[in-house]
Amino acid sequence: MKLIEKEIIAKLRRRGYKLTPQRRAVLNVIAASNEHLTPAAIYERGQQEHPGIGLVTIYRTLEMLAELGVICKVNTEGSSRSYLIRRASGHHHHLICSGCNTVVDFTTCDLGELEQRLSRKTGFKIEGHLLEFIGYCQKCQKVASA
Amino acid sequence: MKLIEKEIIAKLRRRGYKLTPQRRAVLNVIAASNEHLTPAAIYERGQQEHPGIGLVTIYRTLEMLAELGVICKVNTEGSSRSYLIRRASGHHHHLICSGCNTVVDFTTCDLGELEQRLSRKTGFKIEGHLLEFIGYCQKCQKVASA
DNA sequence: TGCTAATTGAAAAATATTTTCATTTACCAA
DNA sequence: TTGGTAAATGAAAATATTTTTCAATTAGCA
Repeated sequence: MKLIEKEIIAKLRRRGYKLTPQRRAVLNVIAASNEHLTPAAIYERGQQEHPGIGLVTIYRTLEMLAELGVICKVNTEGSSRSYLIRRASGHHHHLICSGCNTVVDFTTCDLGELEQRLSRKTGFKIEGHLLEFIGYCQKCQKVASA
Repeated sequence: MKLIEKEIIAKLRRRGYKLTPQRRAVLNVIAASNEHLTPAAIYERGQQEHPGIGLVTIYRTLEMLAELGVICKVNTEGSSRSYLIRRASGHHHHLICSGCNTVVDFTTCDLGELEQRLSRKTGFKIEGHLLEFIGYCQKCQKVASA
């Protein structure tokens, strides 16, 4: 098992949550993916990890993991929300293609100064941010011009 | 009628859309608000502008206005999507309070350089962005510490 | 090993959104 | 100004997503 999963499991225990095979399955699915996953997608992949797992359990586990800060709830375009493992806490940076909905992550950003300025001005205690650039990926640019 | 609305109406016409009183009502409601509005909220306010307007029409009109780029679809926390008039095209900047869901807009940002760098690196043609800071507003900080 | 509270899955309920279709209406052409 | 016509509307039904309820099961401690 990877270190990240060990840490997460310790976190669950500390909060008094039980470690069920269903929760393990959800965790595995999420940790194995770099993309946003909808509850339905997690349900589907979860069947491989733990056949018979219920969609309700997926919803409940996702809510719990989000509350623990282990995963991040992303309000995406499309008919349902998505969830994503939280790798660097509090930051989410995506490039989203309007054509095919591809999501590309990037890591560099330099919002510290802006964050401080806003915090001073508004009194907000800022804990994280989401930065999304919207556009068209190379493939979709070609399709559009064809 | 304000200039902004005139422009929007001209845009509709150019695309061959008819200008119905229902569409006018939705437009008025959205243009009059600085906040994100859910379809349900727009429906409610729309009743004052055009009694009897159907929720279906709200959904259809919102979809059309978003397609025209007149309004912006925002995938918010909460059970339904929200819509917002698009004032400065392609930019959206919010401060969102995790406690009470207050949304504060801000205008300054300096992402041009990052945008160019990403565009070069990934081949994306970037058309807009969404920057959200998540935190706690002053009021909710007080409540939490009380 | 047995107890107990937490967790699960199925079904039902609640919400949100989309589709279908008959009726109405905006707007162009005459 | 007045039809004609395609687009738009509203009601109802269908679909999709999320939450709630509840009886049965189970993880983890004593």
